Amino acid sequence: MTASPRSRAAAQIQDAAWEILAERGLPGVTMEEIAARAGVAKTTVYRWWPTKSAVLMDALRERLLPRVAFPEDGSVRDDLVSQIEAVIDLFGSETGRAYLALVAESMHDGEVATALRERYVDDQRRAAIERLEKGKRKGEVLPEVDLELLVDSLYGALYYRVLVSHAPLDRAYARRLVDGIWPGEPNRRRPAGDDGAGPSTAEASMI
Amino acid sequence: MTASPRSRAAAQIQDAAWEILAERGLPGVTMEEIAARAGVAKTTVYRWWPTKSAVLMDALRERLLPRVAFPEDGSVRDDLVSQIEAVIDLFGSETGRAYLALVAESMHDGEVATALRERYVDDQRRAAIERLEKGKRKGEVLPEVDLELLVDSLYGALYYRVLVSHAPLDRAYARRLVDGIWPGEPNRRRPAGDDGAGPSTAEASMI
DNA sequence: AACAGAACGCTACGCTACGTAGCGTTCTGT
DNA sequence: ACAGAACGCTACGTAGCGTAGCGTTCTGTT
Repeated sequence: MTASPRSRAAAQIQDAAWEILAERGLPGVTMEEIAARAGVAKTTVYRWWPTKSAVLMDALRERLLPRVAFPEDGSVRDDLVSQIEAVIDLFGSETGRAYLALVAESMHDGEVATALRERYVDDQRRAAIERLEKGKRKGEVLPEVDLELLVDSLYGALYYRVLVSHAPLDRAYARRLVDGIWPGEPNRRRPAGDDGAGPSTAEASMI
Repeated sequence: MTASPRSRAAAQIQDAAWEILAERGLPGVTMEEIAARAGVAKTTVYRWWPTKSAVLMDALRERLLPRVAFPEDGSVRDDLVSQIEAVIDLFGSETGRAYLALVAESMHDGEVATALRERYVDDQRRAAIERLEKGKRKGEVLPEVDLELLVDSLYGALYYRVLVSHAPLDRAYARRLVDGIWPGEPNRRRPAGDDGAGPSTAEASMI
């Protein structure tokens, strides 16, 4: 998974792998196809990456990270909603499908699992938790809330929908989700008119 | 995925596939290996199942369902905790690894995805939601709670830990999880001594 | 007991993808 | 100009796929 990106062929190889993934999914990505599409000898691909997953992991890097940066624009609640919207958008995109394909692959490949965690998952978790802790200091989040757990639940729900239940997942779900299990400040009430058909009331969404 | 289980060789084939999965993981399962291990011609395997996933799906059937039945012993909260404990136990078991391997496979195979949903996921969701609705009728759950969302969050957190963050997942997490985002009845308080270092207080865990 | 049809075993394909070896050619920096 | 890295090309051997052809055994009728 630790590849050396400095090579003239590297970019072509990653682009080729990325294209094939978009067209035919992960099973359609083969080292032979990558080489052919990149106009490169198979040995050149193997020179830099041991597996197709490693190629894709590197190809994912620049494409994924900019999409899920954590905002610090407004209240914790609003920032959380917009970040989760970004994740939902991502999951619906080509890049997101690639990422999720690698998540699936990580079940059988410890290298992939480790790389995903070190490059994306851990950072995202950390950012989310830091944002929530800042919210705690500002009094927007009750101090006794278990932030690890909250993050598990929020993002777990997204992954669950995409990977397991295959229920539809649109941007509206972000607000429904956050308002549903939101650990807001005590006696918090949302302004009138901010309710988008979410079934939970302000009081009921309190942790 | 729609196999015909009536055949003398069927049981041996499923057992063989199951053994191989336990020993070498899903990538190690091949139609050739299944046939060899079962002491059966390769054509016989193909006669009944089109893919290795289909074989495993059927092999999973009797092994999985009995493990995650939904209890109706006590309060909703307690039943939820013990059912989630059962799921956590499952995820740590051989059967659970097999199930999760198929979940991962379902990313790339729509047949597997549909079969999993129809056989397991939808039923489990339905059982959980029915149990929670019963709780609503008894006043154990606030009527405005979004049950779909709650189930997404609870079970999503489990899948998230196992598939994505690879954080440790033990039985204690079940109570931590339920008490953390638990939509209990209004002004509910847990009895003293029931607190196992969970960071959330009774008030704070209210939705 | 005879018979038909299903189920099974066996062999042998052609195909794709894997991962590597060997060796000659081109590029790059100093 | 020269060395070393990077690359291209061909050619392997291996594994697994999915199918075809054909003969053998099992099973349940009548």
